[in-house]
Amino acid sequence: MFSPLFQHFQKYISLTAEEEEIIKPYLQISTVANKEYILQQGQICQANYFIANGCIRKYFTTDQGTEQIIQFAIDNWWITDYTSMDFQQPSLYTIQAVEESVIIVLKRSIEDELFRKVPALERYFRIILQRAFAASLNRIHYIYSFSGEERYRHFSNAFPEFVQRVPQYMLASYLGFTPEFLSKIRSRKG
Amino acid sequence: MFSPLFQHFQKYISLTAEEEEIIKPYLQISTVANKEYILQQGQICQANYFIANGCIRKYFTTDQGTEQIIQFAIDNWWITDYTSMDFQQPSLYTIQAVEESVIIVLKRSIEDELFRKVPALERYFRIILQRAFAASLNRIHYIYSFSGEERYRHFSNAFPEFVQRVPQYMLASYLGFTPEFLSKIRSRKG
DNA sequence: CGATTCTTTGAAAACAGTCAATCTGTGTGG
DNA sequence: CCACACAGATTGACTGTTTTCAAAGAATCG
Repeated sequence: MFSPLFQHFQKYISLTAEEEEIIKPYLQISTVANKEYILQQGQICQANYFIANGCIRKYFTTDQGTEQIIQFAIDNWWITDYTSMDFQQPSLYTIQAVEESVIIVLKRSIEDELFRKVPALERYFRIILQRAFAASLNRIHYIYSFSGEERYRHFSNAFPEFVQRVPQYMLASYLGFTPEFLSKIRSRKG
Repeated sequence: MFSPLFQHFQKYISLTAEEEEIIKPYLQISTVANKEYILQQGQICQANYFIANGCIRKYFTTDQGTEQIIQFAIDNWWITDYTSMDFQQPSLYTIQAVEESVIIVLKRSIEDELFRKVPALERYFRIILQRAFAASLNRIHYIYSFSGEERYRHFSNAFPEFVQRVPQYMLASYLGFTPEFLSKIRSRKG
């Protein structure tokens, strides 16, 4: 049941069978329906969520009332609002399922205790945070280097299956332009 | 000499005097002149750099030949290229001093050994990476929510001393528009 | 004080957004 | 099984923000 997560752990660190048994009681598994909320704007984020399978988005609502997607998370990614969780502040973001998903929940309140019992997890999260941080800077690199059209072409080349998986208006939001503009790009070629 | 870094450690973790002594031989201190390079595009990044004092930028050169700044690091921030370091790939980025700076160098090659001897550092880096990742996502939030002019107003309100500290063309690059446009914004008001 | 580097200004052009209308597809209830 | 409703996608005309290019004007450093 937790195997996608344990497989992911083993990609970065080594855990003994005993350690895995220690970890299990600290985790919860949960199935969320399409459009179900995991966190709503204004709530304090209390957990880190691992996507065993499915697709989750994190977004906020702009002053003009449009939804702006900040992150997508699919199979084997974690998603949370670290700002809200670390400072116990109301979140600016809403985290919502884009399709039916199975998620594994690690609650903030027991995280420190778990890390004390299994210090290797501290290392695991350090490494995946390095990756996530690098990916985020890479995204800024893309935003700044390329036009909207170029970003779309790159992205749909790099993640063709993902482009199929989510509605176009969400993709447009994630890439930083309007759904109308995406539609115009697509009509220009392929 | 290493005190800015050890003070920073103590903000997030507790280190004994013995642990501090263990750590010291793993660090190097270095003074870099204005415009001196710490990493050049094409090299493999071999260390993580802590800015004891000064200001450092990380940038790349676009196809059109303009420099695009991805990150600034000032006192008490780390800077590196995790993608290059983790995968031992040539870096896309150049890391360069923007003013004379004192930096503390933690080499990748000895990092794992150091973390084994002082596991609390693993925790320290996990926490500051959470902050850095959150800050990076927050920057994407800003890029997507606000016009260039709004981003400039927010930024110079939030970091007035920093705006004084770097040339305007670098600020423009960091905020994602041209120096000419920044000049026009400033002429409009304040 | 001379040379380079940085900033300003203006006109024309490109890129993307807005708004409103129309089209398409899909799922649900009758 | 059909009809309808609704969410999502498309299209076109118009607007606005930011870029580009070129040239001139400050500022800084040796």
